[in-house]
Amino acid sequence: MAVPYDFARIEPFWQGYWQREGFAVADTAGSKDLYMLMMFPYPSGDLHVGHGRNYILGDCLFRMFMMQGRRVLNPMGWDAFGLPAENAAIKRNVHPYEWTRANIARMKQQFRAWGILYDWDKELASCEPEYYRWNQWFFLRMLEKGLAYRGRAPVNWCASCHTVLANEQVVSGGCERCGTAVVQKDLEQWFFRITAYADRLLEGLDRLPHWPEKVKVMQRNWIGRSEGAEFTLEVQGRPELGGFRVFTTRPHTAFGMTFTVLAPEHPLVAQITTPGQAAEVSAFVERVRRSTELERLATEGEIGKRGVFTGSYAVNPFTGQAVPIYLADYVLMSYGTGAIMAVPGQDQRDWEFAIAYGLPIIRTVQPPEGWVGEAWTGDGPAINSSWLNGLYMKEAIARATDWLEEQGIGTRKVNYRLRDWLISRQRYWGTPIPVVYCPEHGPLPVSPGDLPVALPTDIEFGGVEGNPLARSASFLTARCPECGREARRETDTMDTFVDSSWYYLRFINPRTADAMFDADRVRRWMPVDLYIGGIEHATLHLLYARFFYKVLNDFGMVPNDEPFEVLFNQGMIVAPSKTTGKLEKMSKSKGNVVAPDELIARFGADTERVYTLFMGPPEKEVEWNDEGVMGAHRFLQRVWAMREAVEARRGVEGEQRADETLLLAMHQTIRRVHEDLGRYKPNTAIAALMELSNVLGELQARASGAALEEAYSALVRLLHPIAPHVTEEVWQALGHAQSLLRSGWPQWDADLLARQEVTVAVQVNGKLRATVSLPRGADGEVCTEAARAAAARWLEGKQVARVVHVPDRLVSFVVRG
RNA sequence: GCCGGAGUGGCGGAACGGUAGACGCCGAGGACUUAAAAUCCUCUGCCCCGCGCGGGCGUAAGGGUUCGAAUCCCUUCUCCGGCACCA
Repeated sequence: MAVPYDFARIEPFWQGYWQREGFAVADTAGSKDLYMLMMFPYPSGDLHVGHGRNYILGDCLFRMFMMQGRRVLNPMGWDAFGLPAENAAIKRNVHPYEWTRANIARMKQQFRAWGILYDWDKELASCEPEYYRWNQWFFLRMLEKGLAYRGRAPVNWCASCHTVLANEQVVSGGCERCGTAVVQKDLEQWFFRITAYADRLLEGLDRLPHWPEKVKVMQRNWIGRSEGAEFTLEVQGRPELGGFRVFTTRPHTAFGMTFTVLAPEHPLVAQITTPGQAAEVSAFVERVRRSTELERLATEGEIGKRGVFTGSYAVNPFTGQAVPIYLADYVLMSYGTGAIMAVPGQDQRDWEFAIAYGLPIIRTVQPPEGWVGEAWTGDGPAINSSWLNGLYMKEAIARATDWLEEQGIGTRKVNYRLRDWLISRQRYWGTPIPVVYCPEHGPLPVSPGDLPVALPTDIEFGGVEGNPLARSASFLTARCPECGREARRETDTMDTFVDSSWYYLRFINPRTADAMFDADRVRRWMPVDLYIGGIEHATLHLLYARFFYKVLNDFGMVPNDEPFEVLFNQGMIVAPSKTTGKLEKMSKSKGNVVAPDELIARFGADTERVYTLFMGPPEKEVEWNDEGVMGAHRFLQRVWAMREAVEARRGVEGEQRADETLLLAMHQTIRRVHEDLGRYKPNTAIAALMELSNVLGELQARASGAALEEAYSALVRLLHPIAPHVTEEVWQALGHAQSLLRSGWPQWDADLLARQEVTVAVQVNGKLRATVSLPRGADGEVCTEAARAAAARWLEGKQVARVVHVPDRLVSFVVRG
C-alpha cells in the first residue's frame, strides 16, 4: 500500500530550493530570448483561486520554456497606487504605504505557496518615488509636446470615490470601481491627448495578428471612427451669429432635413431662444442638466418626450427652406458638433421625434419594394433630392459632400468616439502632477531637476473627506519656477493607469536611476513576446499602454510601436452567488471566493494547479467545482504511487509487446503535451498525461523495468510545468541530482510514430461499419481490399459506385441497390 | 439596435470536414475491510430486441452543400460579452 505524498512537507521544501537557486532570475544585459509578462496586480491583499488561474497558467508556460532551455524574462511587480489603499487608510488610520507594503508581502507569500516563480530581482512597485518620478518626467515631456494639456470640460464625477474618472472608467453610466452613478461636472482638469493617436491606435491593431479578435474589435468600437461631412446651418434672420455646425455621415439625405436639433448644452441655445419659448426652453435645459447619465440611459427609447422648440429657424442649404431648431437630449454635446440635421425619413430617432412633434417627413432614399417600416436607413436611389435623384448612397454622399465644399459651407470630416484621457484625480494615493500655480505666471511645470514631487507623509487620513494633499501645508506651498515667489502646488494626482502604461519597460532593468528605463536594453528586449491578463483591460490598460508606447516611439525612446506581440486573455473563474445562486465573477466583495490557503492545506498547491489548468480551456470562463478538485488530487497521488512500482521493477525483463505499446504511448504523449501547451491548451495536455498514466498502470506488471522507467520519467518531466513540487520530489527519489527545470524537455521520436499502425475507418454510404488496422502509409489498393473484406456484410449484393480513400484515415464506399 | 463569441451526456469538457462524447467529475455494481473512509476493478449518451450479437437515434431547431458535417453555408431560437439616442 502506497503512502500518499506529504505535500505539506515537500511543497515548502521545493519552493525554498527554487528560490535559493535563483532559477527565474534573467540577465537582461545579455541578448534577448523571450519576454513573458503577467499583468501586474493591484496589491489588494488576498488572492483567490480566480487570480490563481492567471498566474498558474503563466508559471506553467514559464517552466516549460525553462525546460526547453529558453532564457526567459518573467518579472513581477505591483500596481501599487490606487483607491483601496487610501480608503483603508481612512477607515483604519494606517498609512496607505504601510497597508500596501503589508499586502505586497502577503501576496508574494501566496505566489510562493502556489509554486510560482518570478524574477524577484526585477520587482518594482509603482508607489515608490523612484518609479513614479518618471510618470512626472514623462508628463513634463508630454506637456512640452502639447500632448498633455489643462482644459475645462464636462467630466465624470464619482461622488462616492470623490474624484473624476476617465471615460474608460465609466461603465454603463456608473463608476467602474464602485458602481455609483456618475454625474457630469464642469471642471478644469489635466488631459492626455490620446485622440491625436486615434488613427494610429486603429491602424496598429491590424498589425497584431496574435491578439484575440475580441479585444481588437472592442478597441475599434471604443475609438469609434466615423467618416462624414460637417457643414454650417445659418440661423434665419440672424446672420451675425454665424450659424452652427452639424456633423453627418449621410449628407446625401440632406434634402429631407425638415428640422434640426441642438444638444441642450449647446452654446448657441441662449441666443436663439425666442422670448416666447424662453420659459419652456430653460425648464427643459435645467431638467436635462440635473439628470445623471444613468437616468438618460433609462429613458432610452423615449425619443420625442424630451425635446423643446427654440422658436428659431435654420436654413436648409440644399433646399433653401426654413426648418425649426429644436433642443433634445438625444443629441449629445460630447459627440460631433453637438448639433444635427434631422432627417426623419432616413433616421429612426429623427422619425420618432418628428411624429411626436408633428414635423414633416420627406423620404430622400427610396425604400425597397414592400417596405412597411418607418425610417429607411439602408441604401437605395435618391428621391425628392433634386440633382441627387437616382443616385445610390456611395455616389450620392460623394456628390453632396463635393457640393458642400464648393459652396464653402462644409468639409469632409472624421469623428471619433474616443475622448482625450482625463488623468487628474482628486485623491492622495497617486503620482502628484508636477505643476505649480504662480499668482503671476499661472500654471507652470516643475523643473525636471526638482523631480520627484514626492507625496508628503505628514497626512491625517482619519475620516475627513476630500483630497488630503490639499490640506498639507508642506506640500501645498511651492516656489514659482519662473520668479521664485510663493506659489501653490497642484494637488491632483494622476490616474493609476498612467503607472501601468509603461511598467513593462522599467522591468527590463528596474534599478535604472537616471532615466525612465534602460533604453539600450529596452531596444533589445521589446516588444513583450507574451502578455497574459484579463479581458477587463481591453479598453483600459491595453489602450493606454499602446498609446504610451506610440508616444515613446515618437520620442525615439523605444524601438517599435506596439508593445505586446502576443496577448492572451484568460477567462474568469465564476461561482454561484451567495444571494441569487446565479453564476458571477469570484470576488471578495461578493463573498463567493474559494481561498487557496484552505485548498492548499487540504490537497496541496499542485492539486490546485492541476485542477485549475484542467477545468477547461484557459481563455474561457469556468465554474469552480469542489468535486473536480478531487480528481486532480487522485491523479497526482497515482503518479506519486507509481514511483514505487517503477523502482521495484528495475532490472526486470518484460514482454516485448508491452514495451512497444508503452513506448508508443510515451512518444504520442510527448508530442501531444508539447503541442497542446504550445497552443495554450493545458486542459488537453493534462488529459494526455492522464492517459499515459493509465497506460503505465495497465502495463506496469508486464513491461520491462527499463521501458517502465523511461515512460514514467517522461510523464514526470512533462507534468512538471503543471505540478512542479511532486514531480521534483519524484525526480529526486528516482536518483536525479538536477532539478527538473534543468533536465531538458522530452523529445518525441517522429520516425517511431510514423511507423505505427493506424486504425482506418470503413464507411458505407457515410455510415461507419467497421475499422481495420493497417500499417501507416499503406497502399490505396491494399487499404481498399482490407476495407472491402471488413465491410463485406454491408456490400453484399450492392453495386459499389465509388470508393473514397483518405490515406491513414478511412475508406468510404458509396453503394447502390 | 449594431458588433463579437458560444450552444455537444446528469456535470466540466474532447474531437486537422473523416470512428462524436477523449480526459475528468457524478452515479451504479463489485473487491478489500468487523465497518467506514481511502484505494482498486467493471459499467455508465438515448432508444429497440429478455441479456449478448446486432440495429436505430443522437452535437439548440429547421434546411442546404458533401461519399461523409458538431465542424462549411442559409434561416430561426437561446445564452454570454462589448458598444449604444454616436448623428
